[in-house]
Amino acid sequence: MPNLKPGDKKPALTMYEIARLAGVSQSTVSRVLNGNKSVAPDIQANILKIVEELNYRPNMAARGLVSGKTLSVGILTRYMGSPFFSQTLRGMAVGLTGSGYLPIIALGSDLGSEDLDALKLLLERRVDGLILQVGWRFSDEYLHELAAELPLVVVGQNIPGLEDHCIVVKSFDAAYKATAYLIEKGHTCIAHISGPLFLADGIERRNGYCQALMDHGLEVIPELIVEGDFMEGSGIVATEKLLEQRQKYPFSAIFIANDQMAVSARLALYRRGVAVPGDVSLIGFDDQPDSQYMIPPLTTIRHPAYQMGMLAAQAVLGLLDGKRLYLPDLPLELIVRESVTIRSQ
Amino acid sequence: MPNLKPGDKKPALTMYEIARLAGVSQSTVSRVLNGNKSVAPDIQANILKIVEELNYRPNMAARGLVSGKTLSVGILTRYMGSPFFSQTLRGMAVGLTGSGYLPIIALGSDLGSEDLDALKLLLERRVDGLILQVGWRFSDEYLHELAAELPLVVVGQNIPGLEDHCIVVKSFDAAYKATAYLIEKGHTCIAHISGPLFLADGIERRNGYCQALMDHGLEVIPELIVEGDFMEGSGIVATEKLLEQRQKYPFSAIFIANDQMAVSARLALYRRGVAVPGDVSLIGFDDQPDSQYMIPPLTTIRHPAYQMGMLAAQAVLGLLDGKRLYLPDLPLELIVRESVTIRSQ
DNA sequence: CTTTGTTGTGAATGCGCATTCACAATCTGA
DNA sequence: TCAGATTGTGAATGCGCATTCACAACAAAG
Repeated sequence: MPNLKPGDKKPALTMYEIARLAGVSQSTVSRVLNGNKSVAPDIQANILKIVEELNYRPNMAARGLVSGKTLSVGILTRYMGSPFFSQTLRGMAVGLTGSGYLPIIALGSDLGSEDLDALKLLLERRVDGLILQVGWRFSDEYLHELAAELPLVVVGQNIPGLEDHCIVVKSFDAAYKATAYLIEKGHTCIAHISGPLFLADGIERRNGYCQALMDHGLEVIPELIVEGDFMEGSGIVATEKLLEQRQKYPFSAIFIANDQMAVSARLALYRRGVAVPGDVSLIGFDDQPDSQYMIPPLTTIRHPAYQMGMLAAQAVLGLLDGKRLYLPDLPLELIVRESVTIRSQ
Repeated sequence: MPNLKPGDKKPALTMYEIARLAGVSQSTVSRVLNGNKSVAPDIQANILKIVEELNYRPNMAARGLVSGKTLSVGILTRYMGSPFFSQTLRGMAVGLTGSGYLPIIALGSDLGSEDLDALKLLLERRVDGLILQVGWRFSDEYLHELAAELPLVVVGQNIPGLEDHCIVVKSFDAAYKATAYLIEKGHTCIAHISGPLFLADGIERRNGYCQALMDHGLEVIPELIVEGDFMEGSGIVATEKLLEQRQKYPFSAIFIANDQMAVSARLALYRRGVAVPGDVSLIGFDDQPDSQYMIPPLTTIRHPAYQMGMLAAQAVLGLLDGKRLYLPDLPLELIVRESVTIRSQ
């Protein structure tokens, strides 16, 4: 018999192997495993038993070759690890669970063309769908091509012509709301620590702030807008810069573009003996988990990071299913806590 | 000619298609793409040109079928989204970049057998390596089987017999160090807010605390150990519980099993008018990004979450390469800031 | 001008699976 | 009882690629 000689390694556990052991053809095993057509109950049971015993697992690569699907969704991001994005990522992962799809993650970066390289890795793997998190530098045109090729969802940025593939949040409105809230509490001189002004989010939040001031007849004072970088540390620097000008512009409140910066801004104020909210009221943006435990608990805008991820996952799944999903507007709620007080005139 | 009729869809962009356009055989294209054997320079250039123009990307599934590799590493976790784990995850992703391997993430959970299901999804995909993050409930025996099957790295837990596959951190020692530091500063009545005591980390940190007390001739008072859950909120509850007993056991310091709980514990103290570190000194564990901006900045143990992830990635890559990597002990450093003061006797 | 290498190339094979097709066995109805 | 319908099964094919083998063309050596 042309069987393996003693020295041979044992054959890989393939479907054919199962078939051989069950005394049926490979196609029958396939039928059983895919629950499709009719197979005699006893044969079926027997096959399942063998599969179970040998702990056989079909090879997705082979399966994918035939079906043209990989059951995986690519996620391209740069910000993995930030408390904010990790929530979004979790949303995506949770949104995908149960669907059979698994996320494959690629990390972009500023260096050279790494965004493109990372994307290439994803596309080579023939991911069935793609989620892009803000930060890459692809042209709108390229994104259109991409969207034509496979189910694409963009998180955190609005691409002209791809609006129904984009999951964004109305940062402008929320920033407006936050600022208006301060004004409503009697504040008339309000500073702003912005995010990086090369990011859409940074710009929108600043614009919302400006608009609110103007709509309420307040002046926008450039010196009271200090650019931060959305990272922890920059709250300190920005706050100190602001404090230096307090003689000239006696602000009584700061709208800070995200909570990460708010945390350190708050420390900077403490160091300088400025009471919060007694001397200066603070309002943040994002409502990260810790914010409610700050001293005082931070009044802020709740950013639905997790829901965005979840929605992104549902959107790709929808796209994969051929449905064009309706993307609801995610709410940005003002969370009132204790860092803002009424300004005693 | 037996070509496509007008109505046919265009053929998929395969290597064969490239070969046809270049007027060579498919194997020649393969040779060029894999840079292996000798191919006439002009042919080579021509093929590369066509590949570039058509934006051809080899199909990893097919390639994987032949090579038996998927160039992907499975990561099984439950804690995606926690500030701590997201650092580890980032470390893994960064550690993998440039290697050609991409991480595939599966989410386990407590519910039913979801851990196993998630793992199955990973194994079906024939991941080349596997990283397990603490939390699943697999038997040591099963883990041994797994390790025999494919490169396995376990993060955050020590599996008997698989020590050189496990990346852990000496929580016990660090907890000991933290507690000893408090003692050194003159504190003799020290409370502890522990992590969940069904987790190795929770137990070890508590044990380190107890050991330090005993080694310094201090009594371990069960009432001064309150179990938390490592989550933000539980610091409040635990602290209040502790405060209730302050009459009886006038502790002057608390060792808190992680910074997340420390943040809210600090708020609880503030609410009750207990000064930090004036009345009660605080020492945390993990050194999460925000901790240095707490009021006062938190003295804590720096946990190398990011490095653990990085190391895990390097370890699988090493294993994939056939090397048995040397896993260095990751340092747990005491970061002295301002939340601990000398106890004035 | 043969012989032995060397280099460049194509044909053929198989990776593990889904699927189509053909066919045998059994069942239906008149 | 026999034509047709139904059900269960195996053989064959191909997904896109790497790889092996065979062989042509040509160069160097005798």
